[in-house]
Amino acid sequence: MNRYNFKLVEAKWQNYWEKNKSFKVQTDSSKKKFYCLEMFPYPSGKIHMGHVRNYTIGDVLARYKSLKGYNVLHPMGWDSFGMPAENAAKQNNLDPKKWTETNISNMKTQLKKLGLSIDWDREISTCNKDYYKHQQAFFLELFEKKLVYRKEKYVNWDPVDETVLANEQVIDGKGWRSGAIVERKKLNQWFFNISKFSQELLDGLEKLNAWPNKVKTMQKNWIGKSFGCEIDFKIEGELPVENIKCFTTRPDTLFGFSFLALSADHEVSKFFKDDKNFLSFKEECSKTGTTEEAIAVGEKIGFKTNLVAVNPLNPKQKVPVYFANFVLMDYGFGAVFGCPAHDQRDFDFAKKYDLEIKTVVRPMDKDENFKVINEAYPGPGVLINSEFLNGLKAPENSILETIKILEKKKLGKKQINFRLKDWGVSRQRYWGCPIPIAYDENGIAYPIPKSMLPVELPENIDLNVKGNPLDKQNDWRKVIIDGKQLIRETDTLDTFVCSSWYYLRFCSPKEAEYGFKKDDIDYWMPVDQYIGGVEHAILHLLYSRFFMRALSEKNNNFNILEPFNGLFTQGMVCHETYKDPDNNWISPEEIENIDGKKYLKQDRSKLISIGPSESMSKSKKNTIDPENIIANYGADSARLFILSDSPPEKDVQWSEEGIVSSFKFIQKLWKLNEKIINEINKNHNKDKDEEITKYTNKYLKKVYDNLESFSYNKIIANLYEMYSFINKQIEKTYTKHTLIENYQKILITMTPILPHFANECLSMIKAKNFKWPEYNTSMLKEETVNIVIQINGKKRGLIQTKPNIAEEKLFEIIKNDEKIMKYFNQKKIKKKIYIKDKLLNIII
RNA sequence: GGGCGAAUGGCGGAACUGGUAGACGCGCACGACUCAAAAUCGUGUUUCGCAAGAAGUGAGAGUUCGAUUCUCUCUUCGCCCA
Repeated sequence: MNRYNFKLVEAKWQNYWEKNKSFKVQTDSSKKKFYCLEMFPYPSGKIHMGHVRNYTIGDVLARYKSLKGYNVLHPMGWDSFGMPAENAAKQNNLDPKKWTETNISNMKTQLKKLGLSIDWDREISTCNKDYYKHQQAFFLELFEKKLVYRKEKYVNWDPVDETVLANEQVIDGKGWRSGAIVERKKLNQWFFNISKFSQELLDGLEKLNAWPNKVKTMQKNWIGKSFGCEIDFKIEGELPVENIKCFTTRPDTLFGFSFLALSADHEVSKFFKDDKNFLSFKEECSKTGTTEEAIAVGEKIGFKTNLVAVNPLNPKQKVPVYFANFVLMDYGFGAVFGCPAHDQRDFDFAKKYDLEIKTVVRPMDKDENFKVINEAYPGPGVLINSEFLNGLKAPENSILETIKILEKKKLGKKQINFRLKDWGVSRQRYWGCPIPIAYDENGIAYPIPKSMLPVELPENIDLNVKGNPLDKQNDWRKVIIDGKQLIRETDTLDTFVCSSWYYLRFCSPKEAEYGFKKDDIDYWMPVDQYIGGVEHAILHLLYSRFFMRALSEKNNNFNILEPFNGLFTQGMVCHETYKDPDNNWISPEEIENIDGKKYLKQDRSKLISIGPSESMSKSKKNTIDPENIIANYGADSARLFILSDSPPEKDVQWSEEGIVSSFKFIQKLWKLNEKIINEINKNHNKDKDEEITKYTNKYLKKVYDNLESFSYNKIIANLYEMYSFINKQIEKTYTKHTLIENYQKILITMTPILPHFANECLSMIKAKNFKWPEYNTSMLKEETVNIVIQINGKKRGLIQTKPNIAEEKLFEIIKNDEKIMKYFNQKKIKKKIYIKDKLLNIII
């Protein structure tokens, strides 16, 4: 008996697929299509287990759909612009382009070893000018549609990386990559007008039935639609300020008004631009950072003006106007009215500056004497101390009622506010897509004519400079357009722009004139199944959804609003963490098992302590290199194990035992294969034909159901069960034909998971041009059923009978069953519940 | 602080719309083969109990003939947002 040689077999099939271009597809409207897409990787240099999991899940689906007769588009590419290349290039004095290309080539080799059914002819890389040329054209298209604009804005500035950070790149007030304390800085930036589509992006979620609710909720929260009121406060004082507009979601608490707070950037601040105290206050504010989190956590500070604001519902009440660090110019109108009793930030502020705290909402279970003392009460209740608003239920009735009153008096109006802000796409970095814009001496922006695209990134330049290296490229910066000497924009585009449309490019990867061809898009889009990590649940997916809308706007040729019809978010790959006695992280490769305990390989006197299983990360040294795994156990073993232990949407724990047992299982399947081939060559009679055919049918149904519901872990369980059944039954007698037919069907179901192994076995039984085996419903009927007998809801017996037995008849059988009868104890039967073919519950 | 989700043997996890809890795998134990070991194969494995039996799906209640599944309260953990 030969051991299964995965190295030979896997190489054989990978060569075969490559030579025959087995996965090459073309637009063909006569065939039904399936677009299966996994999030494309950043070319860091090596694939990691997360990639193995992501692409295995996608490959199972792609291969399955293909067997089902679909024309399957399953492409792969590279998200190849971005900071790591620039940083690596700086450190090692390399060219980012070369670094990236080497990485891509390495990772491509690794991915091919996984046996993925990818159409490599469609490979794209976002840092190629063939790709970013079209992106620049899109930028100009959006520019024409007025969906791109430039404005000066405060940004999160990372002083170490010398770059602008998005809010989500600021963690605890520090840069996500550098860890430097983030500063505020005013810069001219390009923005995509995503907020124009806030409502549409929100409404669109409703129709995405094949998206996880979790992701939809996250997007909904991110868009953050809030309903409230715009109030125009009358201002009195010595400055020429008559009114200040505020947005609030709680106009009903207006009687609790005790101060008006403005952002330090509010236009009123212009009257204080020579006030030293104000300027030092403003400086303090800039240290707080712009994230909502920093503001919530940080100390609330204010600067009192000599203005007072009039309460629109109670003109006798006049309250001081402050500048405050917790008010952002981005939100509402950069002004909020303070109601300390019912908002914690306002409460903190009022305490600090000794302002009135007037309770205007009482909780349901408290009376009218309820008073806010130690902390704000933001919860629901009933309005009190609010004159004509008293007794209204807050917030349901009171908000609408207050808005009505304000509108009637022309003091305010109903308003909807979104949290979603426009997408700042400028990055002060070299390794990105150049923004196709140039400026004249007055700073007026001119689009680069389409005929002059692409604006190519200059190569072989000095990266070891502070700030953006492109700023130093004087020759490159100069450009003449229509005879005019202009200077190029040196910022590059956020890499999220590259990934916002790559799925379109896969449909027409070679198209030169435009980013894609209409025929291709009409056929392939939308993506039927998108698969990737949940970490992209908000930004990447929201930006892609925006990009589709932006391209579709004012475009008769193109009208796809939702790029991803189905979304699946897979869980992470985890591994136990190890530490030596000195508390250093130890990698799994440095460990040896002795008598069930783990020791350091190099020094066996050192016992290793085992920590919890956590997401694989270099810092905790709990990573496993897929390349080693494939070399030692084969791609099929890796695929089998990564699918077997957990449902794909949950985290999976990688373990040595796990991969070994997957490897062993493939060896067992190989032995079974040899046995079956032996049996096929014998002449048998048909004693057990029906049995094996029925079994196969049941198995096919299970696998089908599990494939359709992404329960890939259960398919592996089905496989194990199948193995033990067939292995036990194989020496019984079947006709040759029946055995081959059933075995072939079983092997086909294995091809999505174990493509090399299963195709090898199929070729050994000379199977050709096979399709996904459908099960036969009529063969699923059972000859006998087990009926549970319960007494008072407790299981007391199990009776095997023919299906469809009448209750009376079943009861006759029970009467002869002593084991069950002893529970009756002469008691009278009160009630019987009979569920056909399943259960009889007797109540006594 | 808010939102979403989860909790089942020693471990990862099954259980279709409420109907035999623990499929399948890992681990462990015992056995076979072997001079021995590895590999392989077989048997067993929720807990307590010799057994009959009883208890049992994070805790507590509720609905039901019957709850891992539905409802409420709580605890813990995870993710996201603040």
